[in-house]
Amino acid sequence: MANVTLKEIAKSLGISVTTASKALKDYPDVSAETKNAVRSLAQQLDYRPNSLALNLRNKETKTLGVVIPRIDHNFYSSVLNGIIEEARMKDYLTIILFSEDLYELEKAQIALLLEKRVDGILISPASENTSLEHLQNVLDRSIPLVTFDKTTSLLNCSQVNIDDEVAAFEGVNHLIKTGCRKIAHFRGPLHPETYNRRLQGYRRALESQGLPFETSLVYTASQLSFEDGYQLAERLFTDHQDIDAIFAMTDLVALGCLAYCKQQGIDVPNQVSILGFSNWFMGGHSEPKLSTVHQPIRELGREAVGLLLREIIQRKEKQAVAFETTSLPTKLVLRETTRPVLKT
Amino acid sequence: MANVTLKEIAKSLGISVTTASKALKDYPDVSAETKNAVRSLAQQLDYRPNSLALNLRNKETKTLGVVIPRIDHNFYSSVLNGIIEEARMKDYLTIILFSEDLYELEKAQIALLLEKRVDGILISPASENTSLEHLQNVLDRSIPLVTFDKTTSLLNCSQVNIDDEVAAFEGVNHLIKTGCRKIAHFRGPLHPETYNRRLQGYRRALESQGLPFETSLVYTASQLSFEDGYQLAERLFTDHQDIDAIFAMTDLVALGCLAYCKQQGIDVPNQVSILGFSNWFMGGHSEPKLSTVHQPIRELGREAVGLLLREIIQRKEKQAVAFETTSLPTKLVLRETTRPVLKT
DNA sequence: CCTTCTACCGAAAACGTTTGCTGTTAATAT
DNA sequence: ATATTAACAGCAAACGTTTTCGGTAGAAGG
Repeated sequence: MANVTLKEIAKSLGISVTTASKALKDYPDVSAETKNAVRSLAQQLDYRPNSLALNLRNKETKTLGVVIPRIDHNFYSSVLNGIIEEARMKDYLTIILFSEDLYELEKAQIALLLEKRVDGILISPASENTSLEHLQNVLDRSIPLVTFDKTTSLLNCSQVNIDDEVAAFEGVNHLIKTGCRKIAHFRGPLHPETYNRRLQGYRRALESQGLPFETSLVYTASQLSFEDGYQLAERLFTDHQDIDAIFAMTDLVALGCLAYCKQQGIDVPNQVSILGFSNWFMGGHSEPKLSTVHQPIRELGREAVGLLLREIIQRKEKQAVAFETTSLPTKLVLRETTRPVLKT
Repeated sequence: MANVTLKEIAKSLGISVTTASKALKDYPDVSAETKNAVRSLAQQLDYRPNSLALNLRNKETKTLGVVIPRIDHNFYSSVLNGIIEEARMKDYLTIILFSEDLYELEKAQIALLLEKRVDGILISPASENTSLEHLQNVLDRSIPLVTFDKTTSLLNCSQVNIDDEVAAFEGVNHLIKTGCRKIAHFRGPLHPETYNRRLQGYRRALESQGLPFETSLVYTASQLSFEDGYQLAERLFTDHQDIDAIFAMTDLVALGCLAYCKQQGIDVPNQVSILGFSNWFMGGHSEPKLSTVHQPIRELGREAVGLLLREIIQRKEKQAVAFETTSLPTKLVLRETTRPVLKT
């Protein structure tokens, strides 16, 4: 009933714990006879090595810690999906904690993970991080850490993110090729570098086609919500009547824009094109269907686990650890809120 | 740099490990002087007791296991939110695993959690469960287990779910009070009892108002997807032209119905009322806005953790364990896809 | 001066493994 | 007959704690 231990097996077979252990691990210095006896009894009693004892001895827990701002957001639940599955496949379990984008909370969660002796940590750092000291501390203690999503160049560790700049560049470039000339950008909050990289892509696309980059066309969707999109669209159209495209930082924001346009009788995509970001499944169900930039979110999670595990193994085997920064490619998903490319 | 142990503290102070331990735990039989010395050194070196060692000694991991079918679904990410937060507040960490609604996988994940010696398990059992043996096994081993969401009466353990029958009853009852007479029901898959309970509520509401319950008005949305809603609506309107309300099992399905109606020029809510279930945030952004039944999903998670922890404590203190089944109340959220109640 | 306290400290066992080392026995080689 | 080897088995230490039980010193009491 209770959990079987080696000691019990050994006693009931009249041998020592050592021998029982060796039998199970197929050591050469135990007779075939004894091995069989131990093994069959172990199987019969459904013996499982006590992982607590193993943890202590091996100084490893086969557990990964994950810190994300929140979970009730498609992006994070998808990335978590990838993380948990990949870790599981590689024989690791995953402990999830939320930072709520708060520095102090993130710090506390990290401390908790360290205390639990996780073998490594995956983190999408809080937007509100006033300092990176707590993460640097993890690095200093030689605990494997990899950042994803909101990565930062200030930390010397492996990172994985979406190729934001190229993604934004390609998206905006496409809008231009469909004839759009005055393209607004609804960006995300200022802190995470992600949004700045996308802004760069937007800007570079504009300038590469000889269009002016105007800060007055850049709006900030601070919550990245549907309402943000709706309200920003409202402001945009009072500020600039002649706008002909909106590049929104997230599909939800884009759907908010679309709702506003429909409500105002603005023709999408003929008067205004709308391009989202993420390829959230609901974008495929709007009317008209949303064009967007597909992000391989789940792969992002998988890749992050891959890099983390690589580092864990390198450290375990005392090899040199090599940090790596991976950028995952995106893909344009053209549906109905953008126009066809113009013939030249 | 590396992790400080009691042994190191003891050695550098020239005392025994025992004394160091006692000093930190404020035992009466160690002098104030020694206590201070140990404490200040511990603080200075940022000593944290090795939780691996504690786990082994105390035979507890302060970790909970959670098994859900998947995470890329609003319901599960919300419930996870509640679970993780509540557990964290009570000083427990959480390991998440997916069953993908597959019996074999669920069984394997449970085995993994047991091997990791989690202190208790929370599970929303797979729809496809051909047997409950693996869960019964957990119970037999006296490991605290509580089921939520897709609970079953076949297991003698604490359970927490939504008060489905009452919720459905109230929803349908409301539709009737607004004048609807021919109400279709788009139910979920057959297995989980949840959907059967809702069907019961639907039926009871009908009959309590003297309306016939017709199986031809009950359709199954097997994927609970937007497309399901759209296609089922299509089938429904070819089968029954005179339908005047749809009670859908999930907001996403309801939004699919709504999309079909809009596309066909069917007036919602005047010709057909639509009532969803869950109160997913996107329901507030449709046009017209979706009426729905609000489920306290996050509280569901919190409550489940509460029951589990209670059982863990009871067992630890060798008290009698009392199982409990909690049903959380729902609330009608009336927006624009249902009509006002008729005056009598 | 001997006993009895009190105040403090530490040895050891325990949790369940793994593994290097030390035996022991019997068979083989010298 | 003695030395060497092989084949097997188990001791003990280690991982880092906690806690029970003794033990020692000095002080107080007789």
